[in-house]
Amino acid sequence: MVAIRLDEIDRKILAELQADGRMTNVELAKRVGISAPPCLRRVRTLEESGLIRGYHAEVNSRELGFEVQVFAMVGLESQAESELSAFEERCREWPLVRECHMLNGEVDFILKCVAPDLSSFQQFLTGELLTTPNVASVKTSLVIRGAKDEPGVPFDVLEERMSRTA
Amino acid sequence: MVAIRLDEIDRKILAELQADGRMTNVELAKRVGISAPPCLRRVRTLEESGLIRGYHAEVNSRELGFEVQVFAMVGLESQAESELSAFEERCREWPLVRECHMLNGEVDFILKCVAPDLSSFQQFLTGELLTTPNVASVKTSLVIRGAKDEPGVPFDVLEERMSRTA
DNA sequence: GCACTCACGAAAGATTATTGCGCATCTGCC
DNA sequence: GGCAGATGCGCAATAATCTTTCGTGAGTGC
Repeated sequence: MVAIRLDEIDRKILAELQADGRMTNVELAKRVGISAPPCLRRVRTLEESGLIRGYHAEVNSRELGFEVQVFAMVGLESQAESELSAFEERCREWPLVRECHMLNGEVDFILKCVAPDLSSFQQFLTGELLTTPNVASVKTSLVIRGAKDEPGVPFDVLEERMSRTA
Repeated sequence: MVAIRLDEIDRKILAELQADGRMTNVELAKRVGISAPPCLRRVRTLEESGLIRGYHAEVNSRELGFEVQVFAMVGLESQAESELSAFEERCREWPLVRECHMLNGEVDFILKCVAPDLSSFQQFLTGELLTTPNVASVKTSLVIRGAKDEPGVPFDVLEERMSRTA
């Protein structure tokens, strides 16, 4: 992973691919204002530099049978680094846990989970999460409804900052 | 949005495109075991049915200059439906707010935010979020480090359920 | 047994991806 | 000023992919 100097075209490419990751290179080139070959080279460079981590189809979880989404706040008994890593590793192994972030404040971790239904989640909660060694407390909150769910970052904020510092 | 009966090939397609959304149709067809034309037809059908909502490049927020990620728990004064919708609409307009979910329990909403640095976030917090009408309380938690961040749903869980009910 | 529906896969033409190469611009250095 | 070297663009050509068309076979209901 090498630091890369991005120009405006690169940022446009990132913004476009974040919005539509399956766009053809020809279309992308047209939108950012260069021809196809240099555009493809830039995309490859962005991928190799790690600025683009991958491409994902966004699926409709609910329609696919994952009716339930839950945030879980987890507190641990011990916050020793080895214990923190051990818990993180557990989270990586649980398919129902989609995100795990270590937080500051009273709570140690926040987990975003999905499940086919409430009983599946309860089963995971009582059978897995709560029985994990070193887990002191878990507070769960069901998602009643989703109001916004945008992946990635707001590139317009980035552009603003660039123009201000330029 | 019409309900669609999915067979195993469709689920494989969804899983593959969730993992790599930029895969060529030829490669996808090879992986799911059919030829390219019917594979493309299935993908189009999945897109039109809304099961595939879109495709996104996953970008490296930190390298792009968004060093800070914050979860904010928001409580409102009034939980009347009109007030709830009004707050959700505000969230949709704030670029730093990437996700907004309504929760059950003590807290009304959880927000996932990104920002270039702490001071940008403080500025947003004090200048926007806290001054929004009807916002009663905001508790923020900084993400110290990310341990897992997988988009979408675990298709292996889905396959398990299918085979159990079949 | 016969229409009907459905989904597959081969074939072909259109579009796109990818490579090679020449050219312009910029930079550092005489 | 003027000369390498590096960088990045775009044209052109080829390889690969996309997309449509069409014929075929399996399954279904009557």
